[in-house]
Amino acid sequence: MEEGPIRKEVAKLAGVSEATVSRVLNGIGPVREETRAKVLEAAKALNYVPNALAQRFARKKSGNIGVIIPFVPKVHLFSAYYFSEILSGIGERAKEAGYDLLLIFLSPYEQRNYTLLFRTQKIDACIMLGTQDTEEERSALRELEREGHPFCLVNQRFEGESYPTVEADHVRGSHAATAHLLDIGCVRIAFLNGPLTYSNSADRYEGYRTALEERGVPLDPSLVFTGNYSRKSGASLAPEIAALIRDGRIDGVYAGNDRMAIGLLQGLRELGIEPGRDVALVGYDDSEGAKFTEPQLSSVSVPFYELGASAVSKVLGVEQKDGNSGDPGEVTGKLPVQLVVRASSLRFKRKE
Amino acid sequence: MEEGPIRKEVAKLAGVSEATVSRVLNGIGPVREETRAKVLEAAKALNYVPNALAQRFARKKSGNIGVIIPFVPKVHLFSAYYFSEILSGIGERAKEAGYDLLLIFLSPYEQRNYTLLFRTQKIDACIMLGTQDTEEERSALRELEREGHPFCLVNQRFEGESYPTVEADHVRGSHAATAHLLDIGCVRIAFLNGPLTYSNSADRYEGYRTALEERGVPLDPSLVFTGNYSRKSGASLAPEIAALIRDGRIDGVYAGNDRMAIGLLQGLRELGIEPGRDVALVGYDDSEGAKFTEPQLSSVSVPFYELGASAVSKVLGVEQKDGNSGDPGEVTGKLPVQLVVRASSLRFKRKE
DNA sequence: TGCGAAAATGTACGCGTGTACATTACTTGG
DNA sequence: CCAAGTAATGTACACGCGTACATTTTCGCA
Repeated sequence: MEEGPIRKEVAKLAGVSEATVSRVLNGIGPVREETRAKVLEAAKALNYVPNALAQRFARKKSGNIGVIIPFVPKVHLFSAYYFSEILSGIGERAKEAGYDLLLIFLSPYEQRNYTLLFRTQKIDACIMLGTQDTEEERSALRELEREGHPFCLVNQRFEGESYPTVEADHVRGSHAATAHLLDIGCVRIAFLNGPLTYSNSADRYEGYRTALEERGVPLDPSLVFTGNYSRKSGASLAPEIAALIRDGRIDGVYAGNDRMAIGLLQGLRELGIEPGRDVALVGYDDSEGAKFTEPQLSSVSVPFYELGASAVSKVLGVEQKDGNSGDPGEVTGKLPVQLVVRASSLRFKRKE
Repeated sequence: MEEGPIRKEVAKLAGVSEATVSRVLNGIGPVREETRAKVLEAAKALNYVPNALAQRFARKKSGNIGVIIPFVPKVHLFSAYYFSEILSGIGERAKEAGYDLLLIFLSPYEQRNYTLLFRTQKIDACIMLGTQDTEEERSALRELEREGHPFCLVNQRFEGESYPTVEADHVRGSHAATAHLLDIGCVRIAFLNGPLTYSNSADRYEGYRTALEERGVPLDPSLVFTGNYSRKSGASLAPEIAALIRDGRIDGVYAGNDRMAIGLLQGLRELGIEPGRDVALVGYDDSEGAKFTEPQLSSVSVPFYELGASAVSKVLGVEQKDGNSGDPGEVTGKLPVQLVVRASSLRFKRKE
């Protein structure tokens, strides 16, 4: 609890002024080598470390990057895997850049007020995870943009706006998943999508649509289902989808994430339908759980870690440019995703 | 980017001194109701928010709780589920207490220096996740304790020390898992434990041991295996354990966490052994993945969220007491765990 | 009405750092 | 050897808030 030494004491011991100590420690301005050595020696002798609170106050920079964690009812986190990976990526890159990470959990009752975080100087930049396209969110983001605060969305776009965003190429991933099902011989493919408040979902639909279109397969709207990305929502559709399979109306299912796919997979098996044999199934995210199921789940691997890291780069880059307004929607390209084929979509292998 | 109004401006508008503004906003000291109203009105009119950086500097409190995230090679996080749940609990409780969360990722190369975080005033308290009992860790913690900084370990004890810790009752959980296997008719139970650098592992061994002892079942050391809590380490033991099963030398397996259990479950199935029928299997943690497997995995549910929340309470409680030395090893009791029986350990159901 | 105590408010300064500006020491070229 | 220019260092203050202490106001009661 005892306070450590302060700059003044270092200055006294080194026989220089406080300003010189500051210059040495911050590597600013011309300093004679001899002086520098004296100061460093004194600092070391006293075991001096600058007070971050005072530094931040004087610099008017918190040195923090805020990470906004969405609130999801009933669940503590929307997806542990997704979340953990992204967060790790953010943490790694932030650390490299000398920033600390401030975690901000949204609450259901209190309204979003991101600008407050900036105005109180708690954060210098922020990264939003798992946002959804709602009016409240849009207005909160608009305010952020208007006040010129650096922020970055992860895996979410707002149509009509050009907020800084890092994304993976879900259109392509979705296309790959669907094309894969077609490749192995599926003819009629159901699609279990997530809520359209996520731009991800729209992207997935787009990939699904174009893949079918390219092969001349008509898109049957009655084969497109909507869940909420939970395992339960996948499981609850099992009876309906099982019926379609039994009627020969579908032979493949592509689900927008692994959890729904897993729920569906389990539901189907309970109903006597064996994914991988009776129907081909592909999920999305390539989460840890995809390897837990029987059969293991084909999925699309998303570089969540890299998404997090890129978000930091982006948000800090934007910050450096400061008050510029250049090319906000800069298309640095979406990160590539990778289809991973496993047993849940092997059986239909087309005779080649 | 533009700076907001400061206290001085509020004071001027309200026609009072800055000190009065401060008192009103902090609810300190006697203030006439009329004055309070004037100040609040002025603050609202100017849309004033106090600068957190300045507040923290003046108060000499960062208002942050540090959360130490261990470094695990190859994996970005040791266990997404475990981690996410605990973190949510920490976040929730910290928010209630008016603290922010500072995430601190440990690096492999740089040595642990927790005290630095306190000395630079970046955090007021800290919570350690996933620590292991190593000499480096011990010495880092000793230093923290010596300097009197408030900290709390989650799910890890250091034998011989009495650091503040929140734990779940893994001895009992492990006992329950083992007893359950005995209850359903298993006679010889293998135990797949994790590394003993985690006190968790020792606890689990203890529960396993006592459960056997109580039933008069001799503990066969050759049936105790050690993995590293990864799925792979479970899977790689499958051949050996499969042989034991085939030889009738074991009829039940209790694994120290779900991931190992799942790896083992999958490995056994590949070898033609059906958990739940040919052998009873129980995991630990009751992670999301326990419901993904076929058969679903019996497991022991741990209140990770509550562990996180308790850690915050504890660490802030300790902080309030400040320089006291009272009862550091206070036994507030370990949080209860709950056996969840699923298909992987049903078949042996004892005739009752 | 006056007086003491309590309530209410104001004054003044510290917190530890960054940094603009002033000052001093040194270098270099004539 | 001196002047000018640059390198090196020192001085002084701001940053926005909390708060000890001083001061003024209010109130109760004699």
